[in-house]
Amino acid sequence: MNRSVSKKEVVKILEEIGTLLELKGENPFKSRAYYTAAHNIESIDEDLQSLVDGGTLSTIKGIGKALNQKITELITTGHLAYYEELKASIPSGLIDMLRIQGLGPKKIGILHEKLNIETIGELEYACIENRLVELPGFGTKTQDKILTGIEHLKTYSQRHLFAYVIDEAHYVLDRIKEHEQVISASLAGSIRRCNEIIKDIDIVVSTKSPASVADFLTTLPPVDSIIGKGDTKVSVTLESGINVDVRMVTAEQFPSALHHFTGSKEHNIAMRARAKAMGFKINEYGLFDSSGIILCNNEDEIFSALGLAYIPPELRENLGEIEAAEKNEIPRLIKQSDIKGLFHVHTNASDGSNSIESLVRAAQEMGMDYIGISDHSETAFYAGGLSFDEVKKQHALIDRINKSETKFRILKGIEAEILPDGTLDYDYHTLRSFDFVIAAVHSHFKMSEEQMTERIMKALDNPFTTMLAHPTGRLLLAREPYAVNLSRIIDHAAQTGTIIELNANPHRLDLDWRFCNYATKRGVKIAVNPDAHSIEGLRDIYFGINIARKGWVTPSDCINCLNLGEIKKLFPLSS
DNA sequence: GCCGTTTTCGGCCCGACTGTTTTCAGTCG
Repeated sequence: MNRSVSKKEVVKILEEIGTLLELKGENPFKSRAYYTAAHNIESIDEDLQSLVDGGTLSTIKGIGKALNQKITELITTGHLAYYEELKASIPSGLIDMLRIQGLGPKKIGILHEKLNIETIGELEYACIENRLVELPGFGTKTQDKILTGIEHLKTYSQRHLFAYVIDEAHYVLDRIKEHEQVISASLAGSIRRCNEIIKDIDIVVSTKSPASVADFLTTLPPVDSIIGKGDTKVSVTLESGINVDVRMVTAEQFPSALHHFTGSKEHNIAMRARAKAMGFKINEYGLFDSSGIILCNNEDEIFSALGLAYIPPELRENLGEIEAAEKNEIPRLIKQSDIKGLFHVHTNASDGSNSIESLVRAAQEMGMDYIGISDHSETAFYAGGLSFDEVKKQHALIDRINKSETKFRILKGIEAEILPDGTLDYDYHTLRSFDFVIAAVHSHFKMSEEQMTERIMKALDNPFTTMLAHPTGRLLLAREPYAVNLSRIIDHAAQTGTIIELNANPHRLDLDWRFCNYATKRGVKIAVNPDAHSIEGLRDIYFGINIARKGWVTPSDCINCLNLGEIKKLFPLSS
């Protein structure tokens, strides 16, 4: 019985094979080959099935004979014997142990071999019984560190939403900048790249006195404990449970260190390979040729020395940015000041907490030219969805306010439910009374991928549907996306001319940035929508813009960058 | 396991920190 295997599943299985090989103590380059292949597959647009059918799988970089055969087996049969055998040969608890800080595959291997430990629980017990200290390569400190690591794992999930970390990151950064021995300092790592999920806060500092900066940092008020402290690196845990890694370098090293610690890892590997091919060497201390260091005053000059245009941090994922920079084709990414209006705003008529009037004032203060109000529709009874009469009432109110505004405009919208059969939950006459309709899935999440995809595609076929809300329904760190074939949805949206929302709520950030480029390349327009339920929520647009930038979105891809006149053409206004 | 404008074999990014050792292996980013 064959089962269709998605690209995402293939990527996950290849990554897991890489991890399992590490635990087995295999050649590390072999496991890396699996990671590389997974990453490269993730970044291609093509459908794996068609590559298998066409026999062109090996055109993907990093896929040779063996991986070609394995992926083909996985795609055609739905199973991979090699993976099943590998998985069966290693207790799953060993994989969990990799999450313990300071514990890697080698030590886990020893623990399994010598003490027969197979789960984190057994490991914790063995630590308490003091049984680790005698193992080769282990000692009291390692045992303590593992115990602390287990404790830490229990307390904190180790993953944080960008939105929950960014303010604290800036707080720590600002305190560091105030230190008199600090020349310059910047955020780095995934937080500088604006990833939606952050593991820790990376900061790079240039100073003539690393020791005094290190001492200062470890005594900062939000610091709870010190993980490590050396000449160039300090790691601490804040009271909130977030780890902060601070790297200290000289002023000359700062640009290279900033680039290096901003990553991503994949971007750095590709940059090093490029440098090497051009006869340079690049590391966190600088750019070097055979005669020594080449001084660079900033990241711009590093890229320039390697024949590249500047690459914004958000794009540094080795997903084509280096190739684009080589051809001077890095797009002019969208930014906060390009945004002229906001859609997807809830009022106190449904589940929002503010009135239309106060939301309008807040939007005006943000410099917006228009706001698209969209409360929940009738079927969303849990959220106070609007009946037809309530819709009429709201529209009368909007007309009244619009009359008194000369330069600002409220658009009449609705977040309409996509029912399980793909229809929207208002009749023709109600739907036609809106300027725009955001179609959304809020129920029956457990459908099969095929059914959910058909359901959403049918909603896109509805002539009144102007936008598709949060395409996967995911809640970051809380709820998995529902099963849906996003490529098909995007392809279909390209045909129907439907706008796709990039929901800017920091818990959603859905459309995922990894699909933005796929959508815009097909001409699908993106709406960065705050999905605000309060005045405060309007500012979530900031998180959406970050993610849009990661997804290579330019002002011309995004309808929020249209001025009021252009919006009137896009949505012929009902009044 | 992949790859090739020095290579079809021998590389594969590389440096800091820690804790174990007594010169280095494991882990991390």
